[in-house]
Formats: sequence, C-alpha cells, structure tokens
Amino acid sequence: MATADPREAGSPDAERASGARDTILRVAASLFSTKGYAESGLREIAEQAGIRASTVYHHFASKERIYEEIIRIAIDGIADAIAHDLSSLAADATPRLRIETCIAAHLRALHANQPFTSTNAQSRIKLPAEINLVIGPMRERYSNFWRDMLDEARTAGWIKPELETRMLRPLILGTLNRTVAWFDPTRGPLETLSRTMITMLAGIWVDPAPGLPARVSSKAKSRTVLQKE
Amino acid sequence: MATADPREAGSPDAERASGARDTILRVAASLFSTKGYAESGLREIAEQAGIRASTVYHHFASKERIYEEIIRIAIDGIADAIAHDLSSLAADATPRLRIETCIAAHLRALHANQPFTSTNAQSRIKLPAEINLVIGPMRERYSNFWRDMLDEARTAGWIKPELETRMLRPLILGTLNRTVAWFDPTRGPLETLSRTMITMLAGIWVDPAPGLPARVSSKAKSRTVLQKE
DNA sequence: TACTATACCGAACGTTCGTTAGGTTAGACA
DNA sequence: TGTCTAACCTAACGAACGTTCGGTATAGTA
Repeated sequence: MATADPREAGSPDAERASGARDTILRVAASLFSTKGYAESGLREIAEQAGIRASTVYHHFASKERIYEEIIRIAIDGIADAIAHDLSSLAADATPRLRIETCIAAHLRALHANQPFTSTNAQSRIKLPAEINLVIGPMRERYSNFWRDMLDEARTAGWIKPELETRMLRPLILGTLNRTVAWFDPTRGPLETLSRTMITMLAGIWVDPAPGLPARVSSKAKSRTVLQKE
Repeated sequence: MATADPREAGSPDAERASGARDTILRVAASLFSTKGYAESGLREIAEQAGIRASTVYHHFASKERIYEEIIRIAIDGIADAIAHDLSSLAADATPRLRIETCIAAHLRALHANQPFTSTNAQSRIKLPAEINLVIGPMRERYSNFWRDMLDEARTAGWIKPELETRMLRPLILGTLNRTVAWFDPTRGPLETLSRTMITMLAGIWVDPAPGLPARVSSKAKSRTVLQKE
C-alpha cells in the first residue's frame, strides 16, 4: 500500500491504526470499567494485550492518555449515535419524540460501546487539569445539547412547568448513565430497557400529551451542538 | 504540662479522645467519595485526621475494614430512614404513596449522610470476597425490599403492566443513587429534588391514578425486610 | 550496502503503597 | 507505689506503581 503510513508527524499519539494500540485501548477500557483506574496496573493492561508494560509507551505517552482516549471514544460514540438518529426524524417531529429518540440513542451507544462508555460514566478520577482541558469541554458540549433541547421543549409547552431543567437534565442523564452499572445485555434486549425507561419517564410531559400538534417554532430547532468542532 | 505535642495539626481539640475513630471514618469517607478508594492513601487519611498512618491500625485492622464500615453506615442510614418514614404512614396508604415515600426517604438519607452514601453508591472496588460477605447481604436485603414493594404494587394493579420489576427496580434505585454524583444541597433544597423525581417518574403508574382506592390486600403488606437481622 | 523508523523487550529507576515492629506517654486502678 | 492499657509515635519492611533507558529485530527506502 503506497504511502503505507499516513502518520501525522509530531505528537507520539497521533491517530494510527496499529492493532496493538487498539488492543491496549480495548483491554484498558475493560479493566478500568470493572476495577477502576488506579486499581488497574499498566503491567496488567500490557499482559492482557500480549505485550510488556514498557511497550505501552510506544503507543501512549502515559497511562492518563490511555484513559483520556477511552473517554473521548465513549463520548464521541454517544454523540454520533444521537446525531444520526435525530437526523432521521421528520423535520416537524415533536419535542417529546426528539427527546425520547435521544434517550434511546444514548442507551444504544452506551451499551454498544460498553467498556468505554462504562469507564466514562463512572469516571471518578481526579484528573490532572491538563487532561480535563480535553475531556471537560466534550462533556460540557454534550451537556449543553441536552439543556438546549429541554429548554426548547419547555418553551414549546411540552414539559411540566414545575420541572426545572436544572434538575431534570442531570436526572435524565444520570438515569441513563447509571444503567451501565447494572444492565446486562445478554439477559434481555436493550429495547426493553429503552421502552421501560421512556414509559417510566412519562411524568415529564404535560398531560394532554401525545396527540395534539403544539408545533415547535420550527426555526431555532435544537442546533447541532453535537457537531465535532 | 509536658505533652508538648500530643498533636498540633488537626481540628479543635474538643472532639478528640476516642473520637479519633469517628474522625478517621469521616475523613476516609470524604476522600473515598471524591477521589476513589485506591487513590486515597492511608497517609493522607491519617494526616487529615490529625494522626499518623500507623495509628490508624489501632482503630481498624486494615484499610479495607474502614471501607467496609463506611458502606455499612451508609446502608444502615438509608434503611433506617425508610423504615422510619414508612412507619409513620397510615396503615392503608396506597402502594404509590408508599413507594414515593421510600423515594423521598432514600434521597434524604443519601444526602444527609453524604460522604458515606456517596462512597457506597459509587463503589467500584473489587472487594475481597471476605468483605463482600458482610456488605453483599446488606445490599441484597435492601434490594429485595424494593422488589417486594414493587411486586405488591403491581399485584394491586398500580403499576403499568408493561414495566417489568426486573428493570424497574434497578432503574429507580440507579436514578436515586446517581444523584450523589451531581446534586449539590447547598445550591437548592433537597425537597425540590424529591418532588422533581417523583413527578418525573409518574409514568410508572397506571393511568387513572391517584384517586381510586384499588385497595392493597392489606395483609402481606411489604414485610419489613429492612429489619436489622 | 547503509540508513531510518517501528515495534518490541528486559532491567532498572525513584516513589508510594499498606502494613508491621518496637517504643513512649498518659491515665486508670490495685 | 507498681502495673496495665489505650493511644500514639518513628522507622522501616516488601511489594507494586508509572515510567525511563538502552538495546534488538524487522522491514522499507535510498
């Protein structure tokens, strides 16, 4: 293959397709999500990846960089899934349908990418500020997307007025993310989880619910905050 | 007054004496819940408690025992709060009121005992089997209590039939427990959180909801699984 | 041929970890 | 008075940690 490696010059962990690199990520995500970050040693990660600990440093600058990339993959996967599902909705879809679509998409991406998203959803690590500079904004962008979407739905009169977005958003996202701690996709279809959650959360909506138009202002529709920069 | 330095660092001498054990627990819970178990060293715990690391071993057999006791305190606190609030309900309270009372009580205990419950709710540590022998059954008992309560409510016709208890229970408990990761009681009353959650979860109930009796079978009412052995 | 870059390795670095050993002090009690 | 005990200390243990260093094997390029 001509120009066999399109490696970007410079940083030691630019993007590449090195088999080993992916294996390290996969193994590390699996360990981080089950045992935690500090409890997962580099030697253990390396061993499960079939290499030695020192070799890891030919693919990543540090253990923290591995963690950072896992989180990035997780967030990207969820954002992509949501962008995809939203784009296939009719332009005049109701706010409720849009939000419920996002809930289902979030759940699907969460469990399709399991060890990665699980590492992200449970991440408790006090990261050095430098890394939060990368991950923080990604999380914030996603968070803002939900806030905008909920605010629009509220403005259009679909959400019970007594439910403040300030609490509603973390409640919904927390409920979604928490599922990685208990849901086992081998013991029941994910779709059941989605349906159950959407049904359970029906208390969000104003009562004369899913029949009348109550059209959204069609312009200013939830802007694609999800775009990748 | 020799005793040149019984201690100089640390908090007001008021609480000392045998309060050291409690101080260790409090400090450890605070560290575990913010930084994680493995990331919180014994020397750091000791320092914040105003003693040396080796002294910790006069109060606890190991770091794991500290963790174990924190979890126990957290679970006990929640179980106590629920038992208390349930006992003050009228004997013929509806299943819905009973469950919503439990939700509010769980939230209240969760945030009243913050560093302890937070350590519990986020516990990711692969515990040595020996300790799970203590904590595992406590968690199971609490879990069973919810399952029974939900099953009774379903039998009495209060829960939408398509919501399986198998998913509903972890969904509800997960939503509750996840709040420790984001809710800040200094920025808004806990009661708002309770009300918001109960409103949001209204989709659980069968539609012609909170007016008709639909009496529970009054016997076999959710047995006190919460009893302390 | 020599040069270069990639992927890997064994061995070791300095640090921190949970834990233990041995000793000192202060107060309670005989 | 002497004895006992709880509470605390300093110092050190071995193990594990993330990381670095110097080297080797391979393969592509000139």
